[in-house]
This record gives sequence, C-alpha cells and structure tokens, in this order.
Amino acid sequence: MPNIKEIARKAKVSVATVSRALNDDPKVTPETKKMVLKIADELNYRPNIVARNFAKKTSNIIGLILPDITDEFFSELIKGVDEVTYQHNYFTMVISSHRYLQLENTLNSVLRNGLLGGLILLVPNIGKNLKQILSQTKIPFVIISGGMHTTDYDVVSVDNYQGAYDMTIYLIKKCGYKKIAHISGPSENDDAKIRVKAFKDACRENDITIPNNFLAEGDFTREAGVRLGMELLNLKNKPEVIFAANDMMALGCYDAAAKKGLSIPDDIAVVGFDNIFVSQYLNPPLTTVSAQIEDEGKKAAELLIEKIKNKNSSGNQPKKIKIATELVIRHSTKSIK
Amino acid sequence: MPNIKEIARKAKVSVATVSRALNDDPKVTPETKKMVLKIADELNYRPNIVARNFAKKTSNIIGLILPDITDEFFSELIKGVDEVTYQHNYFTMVISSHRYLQLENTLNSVLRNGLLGGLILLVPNIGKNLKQILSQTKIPFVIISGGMHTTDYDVVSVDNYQGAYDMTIYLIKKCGYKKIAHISGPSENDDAKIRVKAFKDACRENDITIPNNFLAEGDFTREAGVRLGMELLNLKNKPEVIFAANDMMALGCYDAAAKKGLSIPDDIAVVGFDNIFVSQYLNPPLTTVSAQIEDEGKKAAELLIEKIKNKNSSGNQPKKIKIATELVIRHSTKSIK
DNA sequence: AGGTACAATGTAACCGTTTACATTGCAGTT
DNA sequence: AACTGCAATGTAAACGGTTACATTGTACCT
Repeated sequence: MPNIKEIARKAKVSVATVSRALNDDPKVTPETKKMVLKIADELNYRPNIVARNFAKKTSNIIGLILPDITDEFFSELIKGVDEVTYQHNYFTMVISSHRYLQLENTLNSVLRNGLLGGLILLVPNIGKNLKQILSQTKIPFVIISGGMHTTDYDVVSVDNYQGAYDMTIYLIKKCGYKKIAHISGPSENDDAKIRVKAFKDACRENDITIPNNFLAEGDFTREAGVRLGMELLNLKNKPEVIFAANDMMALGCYDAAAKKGLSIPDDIAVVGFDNIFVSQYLNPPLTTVSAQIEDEGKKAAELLIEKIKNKNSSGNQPKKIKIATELVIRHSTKSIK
Repeated sequence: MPNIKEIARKAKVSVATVSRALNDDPKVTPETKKMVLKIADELNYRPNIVARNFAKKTSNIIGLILPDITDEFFSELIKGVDEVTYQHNYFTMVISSHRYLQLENTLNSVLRNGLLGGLILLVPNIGKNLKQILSQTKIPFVIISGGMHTTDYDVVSVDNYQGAYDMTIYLIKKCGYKKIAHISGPSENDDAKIRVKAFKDACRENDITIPNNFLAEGDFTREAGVRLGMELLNLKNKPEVIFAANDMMALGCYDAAAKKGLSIPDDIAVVGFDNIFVSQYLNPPLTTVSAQIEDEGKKAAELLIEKIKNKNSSGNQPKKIKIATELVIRHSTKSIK
C-alpha cells in the first residue's frame, strides 16, 4: 500500500512537498504538483484517512445518533444527511443510542474518542443531563428535536406547531367537528408536547372545549393507538374525530374502529401526523400532516458542516431551522356542517 | 483532554504499562492495573480511537454499502447490522454508493483509505469489475446479494428460490390457478433472476405452461408495477393471477386493477414478495413472502466479525448463509378449484 | 552464593500525515 | 556586488496510542 514517503522517493522531493501537492497548497509550483500527482496516480495512491485525521486532530466523519427504533422516518433522515455529507467529502456514521438508556454513555464516549468531526443528535427532548454533557464537548453538533424554546443550541425541527394547528383548524373550520379528541405522544417528547399545545390553542381560539377524557397520552406506537382509540370509542359521549399525534397511532385507531365495527369517517373520523408511506393505502386513505424529513436531514447536515467550517469564528447565534409542514387531505374525515 | 501520557505521569508508571493495563494485558499485576484504571477513571479518560486504530493499523468501523434508495428494507438491515457490531464494540458506517454509478469509486477509496476494518456490501449482482476490485482488497468483507452461485465469497442472501417456489406452488396447488403471470425485477439483479427461475421451475414441475407475454421484466418500482400490470390486464387472454417479484410492484398492480375497475382477487389475483409494512393494510391485504431482513443484517455482521477475528487463520471455505422465507397468506388470492 | 528463569515494567520505535520552522535559491533593489 | 524579500522546498517534530525489545527484580534451584 503506497504512502507519501514512497511517492516522495519516486518523485525525488520531500514528503512535505508531496503532502502539499496533494492538498492543493498554493506554495508548490504547478509543475511540481503535476509531477507529484502523476506519480501518485501511477501508484494508485489513496491517502490514509485515519492517519490524516490523526495528524490534523480532526475527523471527516459525522455521527448521526438515532434511537433504537426502526422507522421509515430514520431512513429518510439518514438519506438526507448522507447526501449532504457525501457532497462535502464527509462520511456519515449512524450510531444507535440503543434505547436511550445508553444515550449518555454513547454520547460520552463518542464525543471524546476523536472519531467524529461533528454530530447530529436526534433526541425527544433536551434535558438537564444532556445539557451537562453537551456543554463539555468541543465538537460541533446540531440537534434534531421537537423544537422547544432553547436558545442555546442549533436545532432543526419539523414545524410541529404549525402542522398540528393547521390540522386542528381544518377539522374545526372545514369539517365542522366540535367534539375532537387528541391522542398525544409521550409527555416528555417535545414534538408531542408542541402538537398538543397547538391543538389546544386552535381549539381555544375557536371556542371548542376539550373534555379531560378527550386527551389521551400515547407513545407513538400502533398498540397505544389501538388501546387509546378503543377507550375513546367506548366513551358514552364519544368524539366525532380523533387527532392522533402520529400516523402509527392513527393506524391503531383504524384497528380500534374496525374492532368496534365503526366506519371511518362516517362513525368516527381519524387524522394523523407524519404522512408515512402506508397512510395513502389505508382504507380510507388517511388525512394527515406531512413534512419533508429528508429535507430535515439535509438541513441539519448543512448547518453542521457550516459550523465545522466556521469553528474558529465562533460566537454566532445558534440557528433554529423549522421544516415546513403540509396538510394532506384524504378521506378519513368528512364535512359535517 | 487526558491521554495515556498524563495517566502515566500521575500513576508514576510508563505509558506502556498504562496501555497494557487499559487493554487487559495479563502482564501487569492486578494492583498496578487497578491503580492505573482508578486514575484513568478519575481523569475521565477515553482512549482516542483514531490514534489507536492508526497505531494498530486496524479499525473498529464496519462499513455498510447500500444503494441510493430509501427503503424500509435498508433500515431493517442497518438495525440488524448495528445491533451486532455494537455488541462487539464496533461502529457502523453507512455508505451510500450513490446510484451505483459510483460504486466502484466508492469501493476503491473506502477499501484503501484505512477507515474500515470490514465491509458489508449490498449489491444486485457480483460482476466482473466488482470481482476485480474485491480481489485486491485486504480488508474482510461479506456480500449481501441475491445468492447466485459464487463459490468465492461469503454471501448472505434471502432464500429467494425457496420463497418464490413456495409461493408458486401455493398458487398452483392451493388456489388452483393455471394462468399465472410474473413481473420480475431487473434481469441483472440476482434476487430477481432467482425468483424467476424458481417460478418457472415450479410451473414446469406442475405442467403449467407460461406464455411469453406472461413474463414481464420490471425494475422493482411501483411505476413498473402499474405499467406492466396494465399490460397484463389488457391481454385478451389475461392471467388469473400476477406474481410480482416484490410488494412494491404488487402495489402497482393494485393500482392497475383499480384503474381497470377489476376487483382483487375476484377478477385478478395479485401476490408479492418482501412483506413490506404496507402490505397488510392494502385492500385486500396482500399475500406475499416474508423474510427477516433484520436477521439478514445480523447474520452478515456476525459473519464479518468472525472473519475479522480469524483474519490470520485464513483459508476457510467461504460461507453461504440463506435467510429463510415464509409464506404470508392474506386475501389477495382465492381458491378457484 | 551464584545462576537461571520468568514476571513486571520501562524505553523507544513506529504507524502516515500535517505543519512549524529552517533552508535554499533567485529576482529585484541599491 | 551585496542585500532584501519571497517563493519553493526540505527537515523534523508532533499527533496518541501499541508493541518489540531491553531492563530490572525476585523466586527458585543447585
């Protein structure tokens, strides 16, 4: 395996010159550079990235920390991130935080073992421990999270508020529903929290009151959708529509409705959030909120790479990027005006 | 950021001893080891992986090369791979080969830049160029592919033959279909080729003749499913059932049937392969073949790590691992006996 | 007591590249 | 001709570990 020493020997120059030629240093004459590159090419030389990263004490690997779950969300995210990192000659390392139990361990080693030049961190919220850990790291990072108000970090998030707000307004104004239930995500999850808030705000602004038992806390899984959907449908005074905080739980509501022999949207309407692939194929097709997740990955990666490149000129304001949402109206609701 | 030199100073031993203590070398006394570890812990020391990999001329990063497409298949695969690598203290690096145009470039750099300690390569087939490149590399690799007969490599693959064979037999024997069409994947794709072969074999063995126009070549996309499904349904003598080589194309056939106003399975039956998430929610739910893809990832990673650890004791026979398939019978076919 | 064997530890080279600093050579200035 | 300044190149240290080899110390044998 050829190295710069060998090239140097063959080219009758020093290793420093070879290094400079390979790195486009303007301090080498065009002729020297050409000659060195020619020899490097003949030897089919590839720089040893490990040695380079080691010498420069940097890394061209970007870590992407994800929770343990398999989800089409993640593959889109990965794709977006990878596309951008690839263009900038970085590598993407997907790191599962293995059930978040180990998130702190994972972070602690990964932030300090020199392997990463930057980090994209997907977390349900930004808690105290996390802040503590992040405050000590030197490597640039970007957070993908729900988008709660944290002035301290660069974060990119789906515009949960607008999405859930638009959906609620649609249910109230376009469809004319008055009895609206919401199955939320886990209360410690920022995305979930914001969707709840938007839902409540939109209801309040339109004089829709929400009975306590119309607010159920789920965990984004289909099973939770089934269980809580069932509970809502068993209420004496059941809702006209269930707004599930994600499509997977909406899907569970479909199951619940089927079990009860109720037809969607006539007996009960259901809407979701995420626009996962399956939603368009449900019977009836699910009305939901979509967001460009691949774009979210791209934006996060772009922001991170920008941060890495401007590492010295620090002190910039943390950036907040919101990924726009879009209402996808299909056939799981109807107008009851 | 503490390093072994600092630990050595604090512990009043040499760096060699520190290194040995940290690496469980039996040549250090238990007391020395304990003392060193205590100091390392106090300093909150983390070894610099880049330096370590550099010094040892190895890497604990495993590359997973995937094509450019987003697919739930990939996220399951990634999960399986990561689970195993994580357990063995390796990292997983997902590398998109960006449309396979660049596969050769990607491979050429990635196999020689020192970044990877092993490679899992997902490819549609193992061609001449690929063989050429792989023959030159020193780093251990495992291929995930269709499973054509290649004696030279360690390959893990879904048991395409058995899966497609079982499905065809099911269509013939259980359902009683005699007019069976097949929409295949791209002819250069090994998975696709094998599925076709199994289909033909099963038909021949049961005296089912396949008219030429009952064999259509698709490309695994939904659009191909629509287009070719349409063509098949437009035949004067149309098939009773379409066996699509994957669920995504089966889904396209659903669309085609809907366009023609045909009902599944009464007017036309449709079956697929893969059992993607959406298939159970189609109307009617799709009969298909499932394989544990996460398991495929795990098996590939296990095999690779075994190879890495036995790198010296080479010369073992290449291993072939087949991931079992299972027929998933739902409601897109019926018995017409 | 002297010698041997081995266990524990230390010394220093090494991995491939970058880069601060040193050196060289040449053009331009006086 | 001597000097200055700068461009091109060279020398060697540095990055943080690992490890071959050297050294030391101690237990055991004769």
